[in-house]
Amino acid sequence: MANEAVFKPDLSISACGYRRVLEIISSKWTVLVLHALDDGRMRYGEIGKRIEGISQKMLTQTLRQLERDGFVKRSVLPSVPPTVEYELTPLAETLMPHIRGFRQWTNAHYPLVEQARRAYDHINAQEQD
Amino acid sequence: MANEAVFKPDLSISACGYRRVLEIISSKWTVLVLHALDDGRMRYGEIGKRIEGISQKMLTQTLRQLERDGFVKRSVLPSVPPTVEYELTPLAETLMPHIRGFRQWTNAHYPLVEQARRAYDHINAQEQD
DNA sequence: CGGCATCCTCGCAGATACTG
DNA sequence: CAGTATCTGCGAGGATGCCG
Repeated sequence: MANEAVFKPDLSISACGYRRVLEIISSKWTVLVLHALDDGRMRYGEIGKRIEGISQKMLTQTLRQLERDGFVKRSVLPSVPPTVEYELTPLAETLMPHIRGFRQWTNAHYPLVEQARRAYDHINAQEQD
Repeated sequence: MANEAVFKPDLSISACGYRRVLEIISSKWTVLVLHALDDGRMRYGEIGKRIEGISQKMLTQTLRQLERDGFVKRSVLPSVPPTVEYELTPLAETLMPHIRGFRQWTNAHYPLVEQARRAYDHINAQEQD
């Protein structure tokens, strides 16, 4: 073990917290749920309808994780049948500008990504011969 | 207008390109590789050293994907032993401000996330009784 | 309605070994 | 040095069924 001393693995990259936060947004559904809730407090079912293809399990799981990490507040209204509403916390609001910015970047630049991909695949296909 | 209906999975969320881009950054290693290359053009091994815990396989795979999507440029210098250098493309440079901003957010707010998590776990543990 | 429990599977990712 | 190739596991995530 220990061949570490000489080469620093760049602490700023391997840094603890950052990796953890990356894991949070890496969950594939988290960012989509955040976007949904960005439109305001809403019910469980409403979130599900807004995110095409998400299963109940993943929606619940994602919401739990977001709640645990302090991004989402869950409110149960004592009614029958039960009404459960979710909303972003102030902490999440501080993150949302970055999330929104990311989506704006996508809208502006995604065509270039597709283009690059086609070019890459094209070249790669030729090498196949 | 076409106030369409039953299926309204919120086009802005289910929208095509955005999901694809989310998948890109969801790969867990991609963002870390982008950060590494943000320090400038560097060799394969250098990137690996900067990202603690990444395997050769995943590093190669991540770099290939980034190259395919137009975020990274790969240059092979005709030397023995082979020298391969990677660098961010102009397209990636337009994305980096968002990536950096995200890391800054983490530095500023991660303690709150940890705090929320502890609070959540604490309450949850009590309910266990 | 808004979950949780269970089962199952498919593919990501790690470990290891080999190569130009 | 900068990769490929192969095997394997394990866990994310889908499907289904039940409950307050």
